[in-house]
Amino acid sequence: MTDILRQRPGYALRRAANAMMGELARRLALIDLRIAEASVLLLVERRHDVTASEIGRVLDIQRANMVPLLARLEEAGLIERKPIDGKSQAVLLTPAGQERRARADAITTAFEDDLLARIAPEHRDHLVPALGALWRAE
Amino acid sequence: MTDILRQRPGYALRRAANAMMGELARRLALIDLRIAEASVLLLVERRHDVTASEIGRVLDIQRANMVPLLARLEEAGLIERKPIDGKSQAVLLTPAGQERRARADAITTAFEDDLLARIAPEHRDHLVPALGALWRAE
DNA sequence: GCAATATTGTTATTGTCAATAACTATCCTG
DNA sequence: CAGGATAGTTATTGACAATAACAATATTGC
Repeated sequence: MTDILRQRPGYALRRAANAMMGELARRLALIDLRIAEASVLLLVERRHDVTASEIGRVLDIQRANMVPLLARLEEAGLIERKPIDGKSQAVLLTPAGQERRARADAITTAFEDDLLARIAPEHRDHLVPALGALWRAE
Repeated sequence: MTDILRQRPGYALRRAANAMMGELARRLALIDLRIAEASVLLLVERRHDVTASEIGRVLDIQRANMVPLLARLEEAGLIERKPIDGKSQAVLLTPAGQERRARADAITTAFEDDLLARIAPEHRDHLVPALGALWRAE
């Protein structure tokens, strides 16, 4: 059966993202993190004044969806919250969170090296700029 | 807040795919199709001997997940099933399905033209080959 | 031809991520 | 200080995918 969808950029993007996320999820599961959780850890790092809303805006995760995400990280002892004022709270990494973040960083970096290695050299450097143009255009 | 994830290929891929699927979903909703449903219509076209399992293998959708997908398409009068033998059944487009398929084709083609137009010319032709290498490597 | 094996379609359940709407409490601005 | 924006939350929904189990049928290797 000829796969006539194969050359369609939208379809190729969907399939590639799906394959990528599946494999990354498997690797992150080894340190008990989901992809969205690892994203938060990687972003927060050791800053002490980042609010949940701010994280959500950068990662494009809506406030409502940040709640269970941060709750799980907090329950796992990876983040803490400290009130900034009566309305906002800072999210910061616990020592365990920093240690986990380092491991997540190692895993994702290795993973992305593997990803890039699969791409022919002449295409490799064009991927991130091309993807960036797609996602920031809306 | 500096988005240190922005240059990571995995993250860029995830964000781009997400943005793309959101917009494509909105466009396909105009003809009452979801992305996965449109994929099936585009793939099946007018062949008369394609089984559900075969479609699933090509699109990387598992048999179990094909069931509700095809059920919805059948209920919408877009596909029919005809037994091939006691075990397999062929999936084929009804006239309404062929008409809908043509509209889905027009929408997705226009959409992908828009997508490519957002990418700088020097990156454009590298996208599909790079993505193809990512998804077919596993 | 038949037994072991593989495949098809199906049910049911679960998980991940995302979208929407509504609400309270707080903050910021004019 | 009043009006509007913002932060966090709850609850619900949707799309897509993964897993496990099962019955029925087809295919194979002897």
